Amino acid sequence: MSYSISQVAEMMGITPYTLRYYDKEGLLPNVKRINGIRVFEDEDFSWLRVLNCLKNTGMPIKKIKKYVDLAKDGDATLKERYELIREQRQNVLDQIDQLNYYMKELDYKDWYYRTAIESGSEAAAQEAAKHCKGCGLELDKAPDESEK
Amino acid sequence: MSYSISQVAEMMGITPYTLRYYDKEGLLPNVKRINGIRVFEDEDFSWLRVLNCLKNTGMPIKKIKKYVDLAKDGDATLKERYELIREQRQNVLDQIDQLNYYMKELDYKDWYYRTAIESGSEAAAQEAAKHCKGCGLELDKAPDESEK
DNA sequence: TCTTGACTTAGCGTTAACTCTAAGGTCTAT
DNA sequence: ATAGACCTTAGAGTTAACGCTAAGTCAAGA
Repeated sequence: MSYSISQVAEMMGITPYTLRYYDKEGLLPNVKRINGIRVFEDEDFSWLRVLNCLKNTGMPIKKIKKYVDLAKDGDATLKERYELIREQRQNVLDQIDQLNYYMKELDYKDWYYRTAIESGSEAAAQEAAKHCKGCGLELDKAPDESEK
Repeated sequence: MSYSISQVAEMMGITPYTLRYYDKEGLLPNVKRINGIRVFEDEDFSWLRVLNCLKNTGMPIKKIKKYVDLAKDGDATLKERYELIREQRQNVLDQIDQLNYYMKELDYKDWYYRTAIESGSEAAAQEAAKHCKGCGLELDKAPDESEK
């Protein structure tokens, strides 16, 4: 099967503008054209899935482009591509750690507001927080968010 | 103890510019001034920690500002604030789900490149992927990323 | 044939979140 | 009392990632 840009956009939950933007930035190699019009084939979707993965895990467009360029150079760049993927993998692990850390804070806030609403005032929740050692959050440091 | 804007910036791993920007946007209520100069007290840090949490879990500045404004109105807004926190909590859970989903893709790529590098070519890894059912990834759909 | 609708490119506009510059005030030590 | 290292504001500039408009092309149907 083959698909138009709008169909692909719809399937991926983005706009055709965005897809054209990705194309302009060189993120869509190997997309065929008929009469100048982009025609997406099934093979393109496996790359679109990877693109989506990298994008949604926070990799900037320019770095994805770099990955595309490496892939174009074939087997000679296997190690470089591997390291790029490893780096992103670690990145995602760090992000998950960070989010789990912040979940504790949000869970505390959840408890805090439930307590406050129950007793009708925030002051009461603050009082409860002081006396209840178990309810709160321990303040270990946040996972390092110094990624460039 | 009290701290200058640069000290606080350093402690939070951001620039003084950013802190002033947050202040201008109304995200730093109750920060005292001496001779027009911001002076951060220990009490300010508990809010800075919450600010950091909301920001680093992806809440836009304007929504954080809304939260600040609600807090200013006291007990009358407890329920609204609770719901805002609940929403963000759910948001973070969704983000974690998404990241775990994409981890599977990255793990597959990791395996793929290791295989390719071992055997010296990408073609070999593609071949291995076809024959090895267990190594790959099952393509269930990604967790819904349609958050506005 | 002529309209409809989906596609094309070029390029300007938008938004969020900073980031920096310019011009100036204040405190401390020499 | 002057240099240096802080701080202040207003406001302009930057970056990423789009979003949109204008003007034009092309294929199919009434």
